[in-house]
Amino acid sequence: MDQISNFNDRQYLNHISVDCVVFGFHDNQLKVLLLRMKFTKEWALPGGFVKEDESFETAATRVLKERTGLDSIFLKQFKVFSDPQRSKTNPAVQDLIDSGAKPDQEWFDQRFISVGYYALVDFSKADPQPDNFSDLCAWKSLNEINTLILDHLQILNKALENLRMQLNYQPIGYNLLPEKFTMPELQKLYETILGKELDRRNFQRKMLSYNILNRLEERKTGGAHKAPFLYEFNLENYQKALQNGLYGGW
Amino acid sequence: MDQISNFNDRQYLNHISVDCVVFGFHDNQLKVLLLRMKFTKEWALPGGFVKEDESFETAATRVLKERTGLDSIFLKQFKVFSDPQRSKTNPAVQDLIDSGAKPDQEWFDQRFISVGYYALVDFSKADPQPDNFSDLCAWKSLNEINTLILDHLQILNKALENLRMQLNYQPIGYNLLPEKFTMPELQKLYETILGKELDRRNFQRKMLSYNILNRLEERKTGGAHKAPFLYEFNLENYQKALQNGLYGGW
DNA sequence: TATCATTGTGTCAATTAAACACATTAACTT
DNA sequence: AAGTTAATGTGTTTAATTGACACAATGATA
Repeated sequence: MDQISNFNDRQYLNHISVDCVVFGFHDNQLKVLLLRMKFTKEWALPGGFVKEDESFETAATRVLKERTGLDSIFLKQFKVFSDPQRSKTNPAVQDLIDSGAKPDQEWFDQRFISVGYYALVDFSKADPQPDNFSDLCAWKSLNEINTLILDHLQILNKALENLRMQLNYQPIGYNLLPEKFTMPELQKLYETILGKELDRRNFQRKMLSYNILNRLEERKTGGAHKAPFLYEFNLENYQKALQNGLYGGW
Repeated sequence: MDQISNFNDRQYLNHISVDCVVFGFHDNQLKVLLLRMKFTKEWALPGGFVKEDESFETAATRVLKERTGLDSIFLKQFKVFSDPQRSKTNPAVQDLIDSGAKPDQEWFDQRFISVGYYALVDFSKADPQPDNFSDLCAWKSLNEINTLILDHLQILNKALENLRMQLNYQPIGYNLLPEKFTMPELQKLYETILGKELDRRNFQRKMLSYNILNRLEERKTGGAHKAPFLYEFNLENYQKALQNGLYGGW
């Protein structure tokens, strides 16, 4: 969200915010981290204003540290949202007023600019925390998300589009999965992002052909049926392969 | 460039600029439109401040209309540059002072943010025009470009990287070539962007397999040797094909 | 009219992708 | 404790695509 705190705090560029689309993977589903506004109960993307002396990346990192407890999150800037009209009917502003804040007129008249980042996190390691303007921070599956404040749904969709396009160029698997994972899990991740089903055997053959995975001795037990092997990324080869993009369409 | 005009003109957001990497294709080479600064004679990307009531896209469109005379230019936002330090040693500021301008201290202390766009234009239709701070506007081949003011070389390289990555997802051929073009011309464009040579016959086979080209009856005469056919894009199929990306690596 | 360099078209082998079969095995049932 | 179940591991076969080349056709030039 466009965090409205500190609107009279001079250390912030109080019209430039970062909005983060935080992706996680759980229960074979792609999840997004959202905040529920205290007063309007609408959902919003985590975000916040940029400080005067920090880069946008730093601002996004700072915000996400607060929302998830995680350091060194994978971040990718994907678009700036700057429609001059986007601030005119800002539900977050209403929420702010409901909360008793009293920004001056000049603050209302300014233009809000938001830099969109998508973030990839290990679902199991994140600890969702609401901010000053929200009462809940939670993971939502994509199909659960119908409306968001402002243009946040548009931002989310743009992030998804970028995620899909960059699947062969960014370490998406590495950042969304735990260190050890099974081939079916990796496949489900790909299927979810691409929005289509893939042949199990062809997927495995192709994935292994990239030489970016190490198969471990361990297997994942606990689930019913045959226990699948665990894999980890071979980071060196992975990085190298991503330089040219993982060849071939899915 | 970060245009420094209007620094005391309240209709401009005088710390947010758009910088445009304008690509054209000529003599089988990828060209970029650059400005030469009046006083320092350094080269810079065309750009300008954003007006308070216009979107970034509109600002970029406005600037490019001034620099090229062209309307409805293909534009793609690719990154925001916001390092808090980037304004500290700003050659453009020196140029401004040399020119006799006297911005106040507050203006110097602010932070410069630049939104990067790449633009694709039909080289033959552009009419390069310098702005108030430059004495020359000209096309430069990539290998001629060694240094640019500020972080413009970094911006240019980032644009190129994006152009390469999006070659299969954006109407790059359509926007860089004239309406009618030959297969060898299209191939050279691809080779230039990708930075490698391709097999003539395989390229043609693959390109035709997409069904995005109409072969015309005409041939291109005038050059020595056998006259190649002229092609045009089948816009409907082209757009459709780009949705999923032109399949296959090059 | 012969030459030249480039274009139009086609072939073949090697590689890759798509579709599918069968044996293996961890947990659950009874 | 043995049988059942459903998912996993590991192929094979066929079709499609790619990569590497060969050769004829042709527009300008000499």
